[in-house]
This record gives sequence, C-alpha cells and structure tokens, in this order.
Amino acid sequence: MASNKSKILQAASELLLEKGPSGLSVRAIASLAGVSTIGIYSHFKGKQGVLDALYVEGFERVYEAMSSACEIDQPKTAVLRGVKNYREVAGAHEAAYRLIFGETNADYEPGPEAQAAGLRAFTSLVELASKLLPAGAPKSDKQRAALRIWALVHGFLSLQHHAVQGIVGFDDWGDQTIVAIECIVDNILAEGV
Amino acid sequence: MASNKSKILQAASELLLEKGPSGLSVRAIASLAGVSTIGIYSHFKGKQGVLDALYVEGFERVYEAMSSACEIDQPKTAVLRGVKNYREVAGAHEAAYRLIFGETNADYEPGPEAQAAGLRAFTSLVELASKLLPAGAPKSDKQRAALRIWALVHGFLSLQHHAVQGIVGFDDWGDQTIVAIECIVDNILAEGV
DNA sequence: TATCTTAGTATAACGATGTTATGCAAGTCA
DNA sequence: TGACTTGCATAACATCGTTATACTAAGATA
Repeated sequence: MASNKSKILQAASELLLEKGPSGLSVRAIASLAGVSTIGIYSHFKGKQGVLDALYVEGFERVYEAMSSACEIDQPKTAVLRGVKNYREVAGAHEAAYRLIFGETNADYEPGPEAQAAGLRAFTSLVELASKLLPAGAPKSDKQRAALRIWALVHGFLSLQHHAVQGIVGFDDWGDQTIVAIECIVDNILAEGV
Repeated sequence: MASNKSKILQAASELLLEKGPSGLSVRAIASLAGVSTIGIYSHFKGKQGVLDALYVEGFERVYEAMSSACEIDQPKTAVLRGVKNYREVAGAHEAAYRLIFGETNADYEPGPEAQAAGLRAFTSLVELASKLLPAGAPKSDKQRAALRIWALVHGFLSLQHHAVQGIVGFDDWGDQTIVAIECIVDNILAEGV
C-alpha cells in the first residue's frame, strides 16, 4: 500500500503536469491524494517541501541522463548522446523542467537538499564535458566547457518553451540544437576552453 | 503632472525591482502609486494588464539594443555589439528580463500587444543576425542564425540567474558568452546555417 | 494496568491574494 | 436640465498558504 507521503508526491506531480503551476494548490494536492490539507505539513514542510521533492526528482533525471551518456567512450559521441538525453528528459517532464528553472512559482527557492541535487546533476555534466579536454585539465576549464554546452542546450529549450514558439514556425529544434552543439564541441576539441 | 496610469506603471516597476515578484501585489502597486486598488482595473485589465505593460517595456529595450547594433557595418562586430547590448539590458533590468521569460508569475501569459512587442524584438534580432549571411539568404536561414545566437546568449543569462550561480564560482559570464558566441558566429560565416 | 508521549489527522480559522459588485462624484453631450 | 459615461472608494467574495486547536491511536514507561 502506498504511503500518504508518496500519494501526495504522486498527486502533486499529476497536478503540475495536467493543470499547470496555477493548479498546484495545497488544497488540490491534498484532495487528489485523499488526505487533509494538514497532511502536506506533516509529511512535507508545506508547499515548499513538495516543490523541493519534485525539484530533486527533476534533477535526478538529469543526473541519470548525463551519467548514462558518460559510459560512451568516444568523447564527441558521448556529449551528443548526453544532449539528446537531456532534451528527452526536458521534453518528457516539461513541468519538472520548468520548476527547475524557476518558471513555476516565483516565490519558490530550492532548499538545501534540492540545491544538492542540482549540484549532483551539474557535477555529472562536468564529468561528461571533461571528456572533450585533456585528462589533466584544471577543474575550472572543465566547468567552463560544461557551462558552454549547458547554456546552449538550455537556451534552445527555454526559447522553445517560450512564446517564440508561436512567433517563429519551427519544427527542428532538436536538429538545430545538435548542429550548434557540434560547432561548440568541435571548437573545444580543437582549441580547449 | 503624471497621470494615475503612468504612476501605476512606475510603481509596479519599482516594486518588481526592489521587492521581487512576490512583492508585486495589486494592493502594493495601488498603495505605492497612491490610488485605490480599483484603479488597477480602470486603467489596466487588472494585474495581467500591468504585467503586459512591463513586458512590452522589457522587449522594447531589447529591440533598441538590437537596432543600435544593426547600425554597425562589419557583420561580426555588429553581432558582438548586439550581444553585449543584450547582456547590458538583461543585467540592468533583471526583473523585466525574468518577466519576459516567465520566471515572474506562473499564471501570467502575455497578451496580444505583449506578444507583438516580442515579435518586434525578435525581428530586429533576425535583422542583426542576417548580416552574417549572404544578402539573398532565405528567411528561414536568417531565423535559424538568429535563434542559434539568441539561444546561446539567453542560455548563459538563464544559468547565470539560476542557482548555478551558487554552485559554480564564476565571475566571467560575459567573457564566456562572447567566446562561445564568436565560435558560433565564425561557424555561420564559414558554413552558413 | 495506568499514564505519558508522540505521530498523524481533522476542523476551523488567519491574513493575504486577485477580482468584482455597489455606490458616489464629476464631467460630457442631447 | 437630464441622461450618459468615466474614475474612484468601500467593501465584499472566493481562493491561496499556513497554523492553532483538539482528537485519535499507537508505543513506551512506571
């Protein structure tokens, strides 16, 4: 039997997906989970706690997407695989992705555990990007390479999620992302960061 | 004498800047502007209308940043100037920038006028990016080039605004953006899109 | 056994939010 | 003048996140 705690998380996830951020109220979560509103406060630290849990879930998916790509030996192939994985995760769980990037609740600030999950995900991305650099490259170089890749991939996703979608008829966001990433990756391989 | 309408806008802008999104309540705006809450509904279409006005303001600044860079003849110099202008605008008006990218109020969806302002800004960006392509290049190619640049610049800004700021000690976001943009620009100049 | 502590729940309420119904004052035009 | 629109103020509405209070059930301790 599922615990009330897990039922609350499940309900919150469903609501965020189907009703959007504005439908994610404490009362709605409690009602869908079949508990009283106070349950949100006994099992989590209020709405903030529930959002934190979803935030962690979201970044853990990113972590796995990067880690699995890390297993590929060939550096460029591994990075491109990671980018595709990242886009798949962001597409399949758009609500969680928006939460991660602060587009869900302006008041929400991730708590310590949530930030730790973000750090783990970023670390796995740095590890993936490091494959493009010499083994002994300094940490700051690795981070720079990772950020360059992440900025580009996330930038495309953010524009894609944004109203620009309506402005410019465009159906090959994924291909465009890959082309641009290849350009950046080749540059890193050739010149470092 | 300033009209009540302009006083409301001014108050909303100040509140968003100083108190953040959560401080931007209808009552707070009205109070700071020295009008009654109902004034927000006679002069604008409620909170949505005020946000629309700020949204338009924000995109108009982006438009100007792109247009002024367009006056530079040398293509690469013009684009780099545009990127620097864009980052300056986003930095000087971070609250407005976040509003534009949906990080302020999850419920808010830009109305028709706001979307039109966004389109104008994007058009000026396409015009700027077009300098990198042959004069007769198809519109879709120009849009692709513009999106590639925009995604990278915005991606860096979004990560910079994000919690990543705390995760990775990093103080040369601007330089990193320029380096990556140069890579993309050179690639477009050499191979098209 | 009897009492105490603790966790989880339910009800109801608090303050704050966006919005609106009602009423009033002033100006405009027939 | 009389009918009308426009702008404002007050007060109220439903909903939001949160919490104070009280109750139940289980486990621990004497």
